[in-house]
Amino acid sequence: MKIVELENDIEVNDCSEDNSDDNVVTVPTQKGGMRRKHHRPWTINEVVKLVEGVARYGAGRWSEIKRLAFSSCPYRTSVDLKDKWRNLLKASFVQLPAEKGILNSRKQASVPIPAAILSRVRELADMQGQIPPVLSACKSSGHSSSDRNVHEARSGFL
DNA sequence: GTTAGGG
DNA sequence: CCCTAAC
Repeated sequence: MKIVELENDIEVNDCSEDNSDDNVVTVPTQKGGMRRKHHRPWTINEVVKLVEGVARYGAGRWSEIKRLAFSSCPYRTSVDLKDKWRNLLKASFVQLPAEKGILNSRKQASVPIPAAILSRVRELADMQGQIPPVLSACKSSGHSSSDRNVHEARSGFL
């Protein structure tokens, strides 16, 4: 038997794993302007760093996160970080309560954001107060068990 | 330049 | 991702 374990390196690089090639396609719009379309698919590593940065400094401090976690990334400005964070929030609110019996065709396309990351995002959003008042009201009166997430792996920030 | 919101 | 507005 051959024990050939595939070292699925999930982007072991930091953020410089991105190709140095600039994927910029200039498409002229009808309104009067050249729209520069970049194509920079956020990888898991990027998402993790973003979440870690928010967990360390807080949501809204994209400038600091960009200076520390994304210091080697000339692109990815404050706008990009905020955009990704919003996208993560949406995914963490619709993919967390599911993940049980959805259509799983054996394999996803290169893993679209693991639930592990989404769990961190949801907890962070709860801390930073980015949870919408909706969806949280799914409790039926009569549950004295204060079941809190067990993700409290923080030494104690804030 | 950054944050925040919308397309 | 890109653009706009306000700070």
